[in-house]
Amino acid sequence: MKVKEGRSHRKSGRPLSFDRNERLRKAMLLFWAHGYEATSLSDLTHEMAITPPSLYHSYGDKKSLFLESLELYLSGPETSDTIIANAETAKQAAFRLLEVSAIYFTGLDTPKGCMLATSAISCSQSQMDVAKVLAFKRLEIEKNLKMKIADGRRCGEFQSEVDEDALAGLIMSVIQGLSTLARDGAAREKLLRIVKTAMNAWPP
Amino acid sequence: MKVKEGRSHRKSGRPLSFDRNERLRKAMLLFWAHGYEATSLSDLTHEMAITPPSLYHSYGDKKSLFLESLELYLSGPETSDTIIANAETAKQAAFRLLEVSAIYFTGLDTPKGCMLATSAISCSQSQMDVAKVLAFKRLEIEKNLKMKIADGRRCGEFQSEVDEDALAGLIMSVIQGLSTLARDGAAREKLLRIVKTAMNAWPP
DNA sequence: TCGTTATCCTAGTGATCGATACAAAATTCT
DNA sequence: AGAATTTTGTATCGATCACTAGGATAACGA
Repeated sequence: MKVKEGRSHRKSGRPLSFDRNERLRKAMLLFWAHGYEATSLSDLTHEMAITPPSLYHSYGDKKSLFLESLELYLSGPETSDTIIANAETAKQAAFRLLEVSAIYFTGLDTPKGCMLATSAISCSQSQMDVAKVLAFKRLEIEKNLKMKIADGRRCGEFQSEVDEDALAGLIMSVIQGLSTLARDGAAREKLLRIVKTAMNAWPP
Repeated sequence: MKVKEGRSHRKSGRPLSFDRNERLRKAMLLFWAHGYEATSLSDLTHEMAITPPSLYHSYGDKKSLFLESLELYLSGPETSDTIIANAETAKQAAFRLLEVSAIYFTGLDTPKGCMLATSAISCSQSQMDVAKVLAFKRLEIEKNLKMKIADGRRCGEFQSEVDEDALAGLIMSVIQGLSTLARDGAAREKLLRIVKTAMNAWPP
């Protein structure tokens, strides 16, 4: 049985002259730095060192290239899903999410901040569908964290009553906020101190 | 002695056919909803119901119209400066900042979220100067809050040692995060519960 | 070697971007 | 009234936007 690899059937014909994944990463870095709408095709083709027809043939249009870049970003060094799933307690899940965010948002050879938070937080009416995709991804993370907190509550993780909704929302808020602070130039060390301070809000 | 009123010297000539401040507010609402770059001149002239030459004559170019809209936004129902200055304690200042944000970001007849946080968080290289203005305004608020915390520490507001930098950064992070949650559809009541939860991180 | 298939680059498409030249219209000053 | 001043709408500017038609080029299988 043949298995499709990406978009290319690769039965015969002229082979791709570039590494598709490597150039996708370059696109991701541009979208990460400047957002969806502010990154032009001319920016992309210049940075990826391919011509517009090659880009369209290999990745589809600008929107699908962005969405694929987003998947690459979200697969990151660690996904939020695995962080939450592997954590022993809800508190550990929250702490790890914050910690990994603080580190991921202040990488030395990547743009500052969070691509999921910044790349289409405001956009024109015509591109609202892209913004909705990002919003959905954010809400999914929040939902997962909320369920982890509910699990923890059932397992006796908390001494007192807990507002799962507000607690998950707070962690998400801090994550989004860390992204902006990172954009504004805050150092990784500062973000990690903020994370530590934020965890003081966690109920006993 | 004559005093200039805005941009118009009003000595003679044809008078303005529209209310400059009222139309400025319409521009602000557009920038608030869609951000600086994603709001086009055609969007602006259509919503403000004036022609491009009138816009340029009354407000200057797009950038200066945005900056004036931003000032109108920041003057809001209450400025962060007055909130911080009028608070009796640093803790009250932080709580009020969060509370006012939660309410301001979920207005019924305004766009969701924070214009300062969303209108140019990611932009093209050519418009980076506008993004810098917003970053500067955000950092100013953080600086003011940090000084308020330092004042509180000197006045014996805290029982233990306090990381002013991290504490001010945390409050700012939550504010920026609330903006994104509001954009994603969170209700005001939820944001207020998040605020309450966040304040649990405040040191005794 | 030759046909098939796939990718390559050149050179554009129409649409929209922010911004303006120009002169008619509307007001005040003399 | 007539000159001076300011705002008006029409009609457009060059630049850039996302995108693509069309043919040359380079690999494959037979």
